[in-house]
Amino acid sequence: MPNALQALELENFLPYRLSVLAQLVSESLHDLYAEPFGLSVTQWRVMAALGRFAPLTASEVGQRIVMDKVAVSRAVAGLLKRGLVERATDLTDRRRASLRLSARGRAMHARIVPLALGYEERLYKALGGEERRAFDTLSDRLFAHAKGLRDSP
Amino acid sequence: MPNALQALELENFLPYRLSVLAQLVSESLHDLYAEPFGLSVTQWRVMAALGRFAPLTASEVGQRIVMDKVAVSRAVAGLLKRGLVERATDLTDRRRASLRLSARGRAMHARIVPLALGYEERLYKALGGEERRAFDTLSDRLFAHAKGLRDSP
DNA sequence: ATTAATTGGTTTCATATGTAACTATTATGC
DNA sequence: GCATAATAGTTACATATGAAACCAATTAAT
Repeated sequence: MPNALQALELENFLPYRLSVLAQLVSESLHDLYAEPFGLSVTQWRVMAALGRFAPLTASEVGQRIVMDKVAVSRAVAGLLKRGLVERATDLTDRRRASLRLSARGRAMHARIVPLALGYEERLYKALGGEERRAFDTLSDRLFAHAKGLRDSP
Repeated sequence: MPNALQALELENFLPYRLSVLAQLVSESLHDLYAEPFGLSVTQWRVMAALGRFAPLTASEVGQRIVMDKVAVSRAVAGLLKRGLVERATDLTDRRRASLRLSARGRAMHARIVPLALGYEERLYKALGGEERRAFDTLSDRLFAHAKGLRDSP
């Protein structure tokens, strides 16, 4: 039996829905720290990575937060200029440099983290405890599967 | 009792995870139609909207696919130049113009839809039937809730 | 050792996107 | 009816992003 007539209903199309949801959430969160702290999304992500995993090289940051090296480089340049991160060249391999938050950076980080977690908490209020776990599990599975699809065929 | 020490684990942080998942899925899908048909994501979305909801004005397109009018205008300009959509000025209100796919546009649309649905189907293979419905429901709830959070405080 | 290949990171260029200003047309207030 | 406001859509400018070229340092190959 041949395929039935296929119709694409954008509003029910999974890739589209994921995109719209992620964009809405990302913008809402950005609104919380953009104005008071003057950070872009990428800059904040770099700070979050450094705040959590002590010294990292730029490429390690990129791996952690799934961001290509050009984006990391630019975000770090901005953060260095504002004195929010510090860079120290690795003496054994002078191509790489380890990055960490400065005192100012740590102070800012400490103020943003509660905002971010608070927003996440409010967002999760849409779901019950059981549902949160379910959503997390399912979205993880989707992610892993999507990665598999991209790498193989 | 005061808050426990808060730590932000980016890799478990819902807004971040949504963003990474949506980006991966969106890029994977784009890879399917970008090269053969030379469409951007926004152009394809406009075509999908027009393919489904016969004649629409530019702002109606924008409402359907959650895209601001500038983005719609630019996508439509590109599609008009390639003869994939047709525009007709509304005679009763000459500010607006209704848009529809041209014959070429419909042909292209008909070739892309199965690619898109096929990808969605492969992606959904990560989940069982029950789980798909659960994920759809939960993500809908998240979306509605996120919209509420943004509109009020 | 000397050349070639790799890696970490930055810069350049071309394109995409968002905000605000602008044009044209229609609707509203008085 | 005329000034004002509102709406549909485009254009302009400034910023963001991605791909590729590039530089510097290290590693591998002969």
